[in-house]
Amino acid sequence: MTTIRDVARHAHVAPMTVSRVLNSPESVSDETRTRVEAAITELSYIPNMVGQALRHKLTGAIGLVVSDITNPFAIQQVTGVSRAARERGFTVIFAQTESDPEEEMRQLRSMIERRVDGIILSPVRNTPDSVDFVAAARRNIVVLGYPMPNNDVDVVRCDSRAASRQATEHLIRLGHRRIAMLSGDPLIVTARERAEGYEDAIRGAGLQPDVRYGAFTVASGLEMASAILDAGTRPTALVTASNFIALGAAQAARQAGLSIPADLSVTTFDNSSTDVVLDPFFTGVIQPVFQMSEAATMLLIDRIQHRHVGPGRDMVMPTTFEIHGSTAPPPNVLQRAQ
Amino acid sequence: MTTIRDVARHAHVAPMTVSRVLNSPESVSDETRTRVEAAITELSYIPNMVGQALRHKLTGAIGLVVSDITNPFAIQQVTGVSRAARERGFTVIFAQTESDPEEEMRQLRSMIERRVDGIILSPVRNTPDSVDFVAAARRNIVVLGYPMPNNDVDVVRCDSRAASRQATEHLIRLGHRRIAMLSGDPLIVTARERAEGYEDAIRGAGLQPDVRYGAFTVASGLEMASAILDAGTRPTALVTASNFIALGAAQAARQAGLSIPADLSVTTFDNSSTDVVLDPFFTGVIQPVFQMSEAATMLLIDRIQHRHVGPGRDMVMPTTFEIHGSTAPPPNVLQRAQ
DNA sequence: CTGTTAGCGCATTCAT
DNA sequence: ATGAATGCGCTAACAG
Repeated sequence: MTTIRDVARHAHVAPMTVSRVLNSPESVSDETRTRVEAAITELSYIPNMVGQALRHKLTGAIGLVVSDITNPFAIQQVTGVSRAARERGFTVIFAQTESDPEEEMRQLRSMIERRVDGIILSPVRNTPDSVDFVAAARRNIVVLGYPMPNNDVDVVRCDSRAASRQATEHLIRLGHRRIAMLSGDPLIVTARERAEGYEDAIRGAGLQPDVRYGAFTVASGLEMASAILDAGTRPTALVTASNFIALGAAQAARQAGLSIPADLSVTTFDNSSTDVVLDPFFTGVIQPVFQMSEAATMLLIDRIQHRHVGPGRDMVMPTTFEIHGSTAPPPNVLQRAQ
Repeated sequence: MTTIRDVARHAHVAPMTVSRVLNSPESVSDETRTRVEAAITELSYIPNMVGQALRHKLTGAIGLVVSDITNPFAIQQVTGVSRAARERGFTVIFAQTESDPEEEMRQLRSMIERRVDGIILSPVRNTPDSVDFVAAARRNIVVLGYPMPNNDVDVVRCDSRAASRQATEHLIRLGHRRIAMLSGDPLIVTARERAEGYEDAIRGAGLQPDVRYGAFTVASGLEMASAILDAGTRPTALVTASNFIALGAAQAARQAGLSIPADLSVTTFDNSSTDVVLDPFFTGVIQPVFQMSEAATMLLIDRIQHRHVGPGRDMVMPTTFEIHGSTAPPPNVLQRAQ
């Protein structure tokens, strides 16, 4: 590949002059600049960022580590971070952990070996190890999605617990009394938080909680919902902790011959836009993933460029609750009301 | 950050010895090796790949450029390439072009500035410019998804035209006579290829072709299908050129009060796994995206490691045709058969 | 088995 | 306004 020296030779100047033409053109005389620019075009010179990075101790790259890119939620994170980073001149190095904490550590290490300027981590768990590791290597990091109670670190997240309570209260207000919660892997914070929010609402209304833990997958949603719908007295409504679980629950309902929302109400978390074809479309909590990703990117770049130093910031973004076609009063509420 | 020299000082050896401990431990005596390893742990030294890259003229990174990551199809590409690359010790630098040819060029340039060892490109168009640009910079490149008739380059793709013909013939065999094609942006090769495959089948059966071009989106599918279903004599079957278009068409059918497959048959390309909740599930062509991505990664790494030199290879992978619930004989076929 | 020299591409610093 | 020297972190090639 052509280097700055090749260009310099070709334009009869010193390498330094070429560097200046690229980085501070105003400090070079018009005449030499045009000569150098001609040489650059002629040789189709493309700067080598590896050399720059070694020199500047900055790579202009940020690492993005997510659990599972098959989840539309994660995809929005990737999209949001990519865009925001690009707008600010950063490149994204991307890795997924397939929800394996050890793989997460390997990927973080790999990012640090590449000397990314900072890392955005959507972690598998909220144990402090990952963040500690990155902090020990003195790399900037922002956590996306979860609270990290044991780390002093920048976090962008939502109040999952409150959002889940809101979804549950919606069902209670509609008249439901037997409401079950289908959550994800209890090792994952949001699974617990969303279960807790549900319990807050259920207890507040003097009802009986019924929390099932599984995984954040369609298969798990199907399984949990099937089990619960086949039981003697089945609930009239389900609060689910994710879009995948909700999809599985919808499948289970169909298999059980129940129609949504006439026989069973279902709420979800994070409807994805492609779900738009679903009939009915899910009522549920929407996290502003896109804004969250952008915010995380900005917090990170603030750190990288020393615009912010000091203790970790905790950005809690507001969720919205969208009412669509998957929730309705329970089948017998009219009779009961009379 | 600690460097190889810090470790060297700490272990009372030369930097070179530390390098050897990391890269060819067997060439170092047990005694000094353990001493160096102790120092590495003590100082929690993490190698700097920027230095390595500058030295080796290899970054261990491959660039992946896709059009639109919101498409499940692209996600499978990202997942497949990530995994395959990781298994072989490569990192993935990812970028999306949002289907903009100029952004594609910018991203390719950015990848070359970063001196990725190679690029996997799922291009916006099949004009030769992108590949020419990368080739001029003497970087390895593999094209994923499209034929590139004007480039001598490695390509991994499917025979879209044949696959589309197969889908259309399935409908013809079921007895359909009025079959329309909803395709994507005609500037995109696969949109044209799939339309051509449809025409092959239609003409072969002596029927009247009806091709509509739009975009590879749900909205466009909805729009195209609505227009066609509202017309006087509407078709009894639709061949669509993508999953998104099929989803839009399904939505249009619902809005028009038509049920699939009783009133209208629909075929798709590239069912995604999350569509599993759809009722009915789409009949259609499946490309082995995952294997394609893996193959592309292997072809690329073969080039990077000089295991393959010479002319471009064209890998055409087989598609499968899956029959599910979205296709059936046309409403009036029984009467007609009598 | 271990150390020294030198250079990958670039830009900061200090001269001119 | 331009150039020369130097070093970022690492390792190939050679020396001992």
